[in-house]
Amino acid sequence: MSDDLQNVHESEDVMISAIAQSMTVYGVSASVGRIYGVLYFSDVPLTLDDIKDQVAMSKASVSNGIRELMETEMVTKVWKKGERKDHFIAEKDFLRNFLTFFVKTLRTERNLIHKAIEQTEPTFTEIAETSSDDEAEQLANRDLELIQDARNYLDWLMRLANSLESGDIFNHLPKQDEKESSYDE
Amino acid sequence: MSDDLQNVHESEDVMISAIAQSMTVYGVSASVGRIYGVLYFSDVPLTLDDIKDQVAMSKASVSNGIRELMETEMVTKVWKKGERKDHFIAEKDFLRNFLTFFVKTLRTERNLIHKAIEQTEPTFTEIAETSSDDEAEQLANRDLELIQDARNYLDWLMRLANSLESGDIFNHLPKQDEKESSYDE
DNA sequence: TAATTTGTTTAAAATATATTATATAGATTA
DNA sequence: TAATCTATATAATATATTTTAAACAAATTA
Repeated sequence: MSDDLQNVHESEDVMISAIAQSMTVYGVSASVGRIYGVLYFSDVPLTLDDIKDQVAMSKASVSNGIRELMETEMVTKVWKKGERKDHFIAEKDFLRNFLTFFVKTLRTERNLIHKAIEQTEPTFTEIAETSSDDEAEQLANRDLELIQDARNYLDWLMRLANSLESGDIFNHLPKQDEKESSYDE
Repeated sequence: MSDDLQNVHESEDVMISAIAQSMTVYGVSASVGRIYGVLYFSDVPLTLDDIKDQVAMSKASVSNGIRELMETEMVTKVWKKGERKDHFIAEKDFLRNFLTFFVKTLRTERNLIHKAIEQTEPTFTEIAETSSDDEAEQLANRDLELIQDARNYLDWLMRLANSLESGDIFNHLPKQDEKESSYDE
């Protein structure tokens, strides 16, 4: 291998490390991030064994990592006819990866808190309205206010998620330097 | 303690659990999230010992957890005159917590990748322009394109961060004080 | 001054997570 | 059919994180 080619690959490794580390905020480990990074810089679809060799992990770990990456749609399986092994490619659009992951995260947070509200609000309401215990009544009323604040927050969060998902956000924050102006999936 | 008061506290605990779990996406452990939850439902500032009793953790753990929460501005230290112990209160504005944390996360991701780009781009450029190795030259050119894509992504991310931080986002997604939220999945 | 209180650091223990070698299941080939 | 190949599940191991008890330092009190 020529020095130049070697140097290109070394620089790619630097980029892969940075990508892998930054992907930890997407809830995947750095080694799973490295799998993504290797696919990102590959111009051909890779098999589990190809990846295994490049990231120096066991095939089982690569298999698990790939599954994680497919769940968040950062990696896709592609078929190559005449080949028995699965092949994988990275979704190279960082923005799309970010939006997919982030919208999912927002919805998860919303559902968690929303569920707790559904579960607790009736209690607070009843005690606020009917309790003979003054302290309990006051506290229940305070908690109903907190819940209403939380509701407003979740509502805003969902409008943010919807705007990100629909692409409406780009009316507020346009993508620049792009050939195509609209974000579609 | 009356039954009603007891029930209010039990419902608060349900809310605290949900909040604690949802805070894991903010990079804090569920137990640190519980510390926040306890402070969230307290109408008076609490000391480390107060919190320790309520969450059943060691004082050292609470101390560490509080520091974490203060770093992301979700908890603030307040002084009570005549008292030697530190007292802490929760920032109750979820939206504010979200924005603070999220903007910081976006900037961290940007800095990580930006740094790697700064470090590697000169190599790619030089090889793309001067290499006698055809394969290396082609690869370097491809990588320069990937880097440009990454740059555009980071640029958009920073505009999003700025919009969230300045509050400009609320021109696009106004906060509203609706009493009923109609988001369903 | 010594004794006490408060918060933090440290090192060890407990817990959780990630990784691997091996076993298994399903598909394909001969 | 058996033999082979591929991906995944499982159980054991290795690694990383969290938590704690105990030591420590700084401030306060007596």
